Amino acid sequence: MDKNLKRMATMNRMQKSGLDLFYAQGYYNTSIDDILKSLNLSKGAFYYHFQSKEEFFISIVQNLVFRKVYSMLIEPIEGEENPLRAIEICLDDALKTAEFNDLDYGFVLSNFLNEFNGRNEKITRYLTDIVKVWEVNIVTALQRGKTDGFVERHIDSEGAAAFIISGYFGIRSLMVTGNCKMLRYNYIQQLRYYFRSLSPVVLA
Amino acid sequence: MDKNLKRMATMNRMQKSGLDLFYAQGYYNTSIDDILKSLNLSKGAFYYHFQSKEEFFISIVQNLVFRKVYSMLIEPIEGEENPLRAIEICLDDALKTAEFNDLDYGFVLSNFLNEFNGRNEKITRYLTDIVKVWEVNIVTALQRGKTDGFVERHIDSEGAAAFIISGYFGIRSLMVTGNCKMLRYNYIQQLRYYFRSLSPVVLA
DNA sequence: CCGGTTACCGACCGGGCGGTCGGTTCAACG
DNA sequence: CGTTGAACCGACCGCCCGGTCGGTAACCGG
Repeated sequence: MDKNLKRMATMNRMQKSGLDLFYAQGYYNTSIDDILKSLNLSKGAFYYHFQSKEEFFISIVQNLVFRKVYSMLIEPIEGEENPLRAIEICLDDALKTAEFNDLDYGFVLSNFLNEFNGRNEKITRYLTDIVKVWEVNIVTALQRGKTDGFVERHIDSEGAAAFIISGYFGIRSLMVTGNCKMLRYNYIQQLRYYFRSLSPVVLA
Repeated sequence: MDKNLKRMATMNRMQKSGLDLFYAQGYYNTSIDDILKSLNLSKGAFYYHFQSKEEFFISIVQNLVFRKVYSMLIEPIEGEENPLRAIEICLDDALKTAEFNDLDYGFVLSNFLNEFNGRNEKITRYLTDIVKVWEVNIVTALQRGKTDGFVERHIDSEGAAAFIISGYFGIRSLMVTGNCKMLRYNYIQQLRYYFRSLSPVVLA
C-alpha cells in the first residue's frame, strides 16, 4: 500500500503536468518527452506506468477532466432551486477562473473535442460522453424548473441545454484572443436576455 | 499570361485540396505529402509555388476562407432590412451546408482558431482578423436595426454580436457528434427566443 | 534548331517522436 | 547481508515530416 502510494503520486504528477501541456499545446503537438522534461523523469518511468500516449490521455480525461467538469459545472446546478439563476452563476464562475488562465474544464472539453474530431474516434467518445452528462444534467434542471415555475412550460429543454452549452463553448473560443473580462461580462449579460425569454411572464 | 494561368491553376488545386485535408485532419496532423499525394504532385511542385507550409496555409486563409466567410456570413446580412431575421436565415443556411458535410466556413474558422491558439501567433492573427470583420458587420447591422425599429435600443450591440458568434461556433462544435439536423433545428429555435428578447416589445 | 524559362520530379537530409529494452538504484524483507 | 522487485534511467530503433536540391521534360521566342 505504501508502494502503491508512491506509484499513484508519480502517475498523478504525470497526469497533471500532461493535462497542462496538452491543453496549452495540443495533444498531437505535445511530445511525451515534453511532459517528462518538466518533471525530470524519463521515458522508462512513463512506459512503466502507462501503456501508450493514448491510454495516458484517456486516464487524464477520466481522472481529471471528468471530475472537474462534474464539480465545476454539474454539481453547482444540481441542488439549486432556480435553474436559470444557478446556471448563470455557474457559468460566470467558470469564466472567471478562465480569466486567470486557470483551466476551466468546460473549455478543455470543447478544445479537445475539436482536436480529436475525426482523428481519434475512441478519445472522441470519451469526451462526448462527458458533454452528454453535462447536457442531461442541464435538461433535468430545466425540467424541474418548469414544475417549480421558474421556466416557461412550452420551451424545449433539450434545445435550450444545447444552446447554453454551445454559447459557453463558443465564448471560450472567442476569449482566447484577449479582452476576457469584457467578453465575460457581455456574455453573461446576453445570457440573461436569453434566460428572460425562457422565464414565465411575470406581472410586475 | 498563359503560363500564369497554369501556375494559378496548380496553386488553386493545391489550396483547395489543402483546405479540405487541413480541415478534416488538422493542420499539424496533415503532411504536405498527404496533400500532394491526392493531386499526384511532388514536393518539388509544392516548394516551387509556396515558400513553406505556413505560407501555404496563410494563402489558403486569405484566398479561400476569408472570401467564403464574406460571401456566406457577411454579405447576406448587409443589405437586409431586418437584421435579426437576416442573421437567423444566414446562420440557418450555413448550418444547412454543414449538414451535407460541405465546408461551412464559419466553423472552419473556429476550428483553426482553436488549433493555432497559443501555437502559432501569426496564423492566429489572420484568423481573428476575419472573425473581427464578421463581428463588426453584425454590430453594424444591429445598430442599423435600432434606428429602424427592429432592435431594442438599450441592448449592447457588441455583446449581442459576440453572443451570436459564440453560439454559432459552439453549436458547430456539438454538431461534430451526429444528429446535425435536430441540433440545427433546436439551435435556430432557441436563437429565435433570444432574438425575441432583443426586439422592441410589440403590442399584439 | 537553340537557349532559356517554367513547372515539376523525387532522392535525400536532419530532426523529432512514439515506443522498446537492457540495465541500475534502493527500500523492504527474510 | 543477500535477494528481490518496484521504480526509474536513457540509449536506441523505425518512422514520419518539413524542407532542400540537382536534375529534366515541355514549351516558346528568336
